[in-house]
Amino acid sequence: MAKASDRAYETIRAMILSGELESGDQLGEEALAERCGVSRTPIREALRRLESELLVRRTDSQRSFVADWSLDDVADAFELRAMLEGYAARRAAERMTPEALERLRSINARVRVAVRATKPDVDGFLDGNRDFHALILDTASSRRLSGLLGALIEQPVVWRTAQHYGREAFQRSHSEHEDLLAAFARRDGDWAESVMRGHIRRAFHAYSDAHRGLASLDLGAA
Amino acid sequence: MAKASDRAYETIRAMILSGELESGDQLGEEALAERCGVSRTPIREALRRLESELLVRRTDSQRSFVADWSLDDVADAFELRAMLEGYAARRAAERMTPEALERLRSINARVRVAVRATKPDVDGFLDGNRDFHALILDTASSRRLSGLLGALIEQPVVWRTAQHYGREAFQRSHSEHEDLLAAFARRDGDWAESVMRGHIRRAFHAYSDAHRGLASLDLGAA
DNA sequence: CGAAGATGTATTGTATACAAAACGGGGAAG
DNA sequence: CTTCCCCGTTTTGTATACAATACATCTTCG
Repeated sequence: MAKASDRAYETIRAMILSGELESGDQLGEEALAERCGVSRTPIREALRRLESELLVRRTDSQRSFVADWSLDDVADAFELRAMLEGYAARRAAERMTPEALERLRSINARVRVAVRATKPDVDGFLDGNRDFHALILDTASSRRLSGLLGALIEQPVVWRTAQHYGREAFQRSHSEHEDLLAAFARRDGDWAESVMRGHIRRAFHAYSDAHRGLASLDLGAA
Repeated sequence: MAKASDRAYETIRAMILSGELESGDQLGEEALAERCGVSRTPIREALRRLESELLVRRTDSQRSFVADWSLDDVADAFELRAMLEGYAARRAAERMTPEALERLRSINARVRVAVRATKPDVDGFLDGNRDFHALILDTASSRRLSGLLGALIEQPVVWRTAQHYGREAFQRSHSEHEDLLAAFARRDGDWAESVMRGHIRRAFHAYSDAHRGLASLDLGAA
């Protein structure tokens, strides 16, 4: 059975990603311990871990809160992702095997179906997208790189707004994955890095547009 | 007074950086607790922190060891540093203030003295170098970037071999800092990023050369 | 002689109790 | 009315005890 601290970590993380805990909410150890059914000891460990992943912020006086992200923060995170995942794509291209390439193709075929449906299958897209990027990172085989990127991918604020992407954003993303596959097939690191950087940067613009749209909706509702 | 867990963190970190604890040494919580004069609780916290900074490695069965770095690992870390510090230099150039620029110049003047002495002042060089890079990172003002780079800078294996750099390596490093100052003065982000990348990559080559030298010395002694 | 299994020992995981520090509210002084 | 301080409450930090797990050694069997 998994350790209690691991379960606590997963539980709290899920509560943050799902939005059950909102940005700025205080994370009292006692309260979390009760919710997770464990003592404070494993909770403390889970909080330190989430803090190192930037999902949790601690004040000077050691109190923990759900991290809040300004648009600048998000832009910053995406730019870092663009560089690091660009590097990952380069390494992956240099280390690409026929098996990994085949798996990437099959993942992307799944995404194609999700994207081309009359009503785009958002969850299907997100799952395929995650698998695609994860396999690239895995093929890059740098534990250090994986560690750094782990802190940046799957930020709640990011993928929750993907729900509001337009159809063309999904389709563009899919076709950029096809470009990556071509670069991988030729084992062309320069090309793969360049495509991946553009891919991530355009993803930020899609996020940014969707976010602006949401913000004006909020204003309209207020 | 600082927290016991902070003191434990500093103590263990110093023991690793100084070489008192060597690569591969096991870090038993009980033993460390005794050495630091605290209980296991703050030690556990310190170990998690050091682990997230990659100074400590944990096995599948949760035992902690001083991390060991293969040459590939070091190359990997330097390449990541090259990209991230390149980005830091770009942001710093865009955000440069007259005050920060002046401080960078004065730091580099100190380094010049250390480097040009008849017998190069290695500690003086390392201190100045660290301050120089730290101030750039600070000027870049991205907490996320600082967090990621924190895990990569000041790795023991790196700066301990700086002791064996040749005089020309020190001087080249110093003159590259001058180039960076010029880029900062013009607020030229592209230039600063490019110079910084080359700077870090050449630092790796200097490390790599010194390391090869040491390896043959070891072989000669055996 | 080698390999698989059992057992004692070392090490980590968790719960709990208490100590220390930070926050918040209410009251007194200006 | 505002500001500062005091004190009760809340929250975090540390020590300790015990439970669970992993490791190493020795034994036993093939």
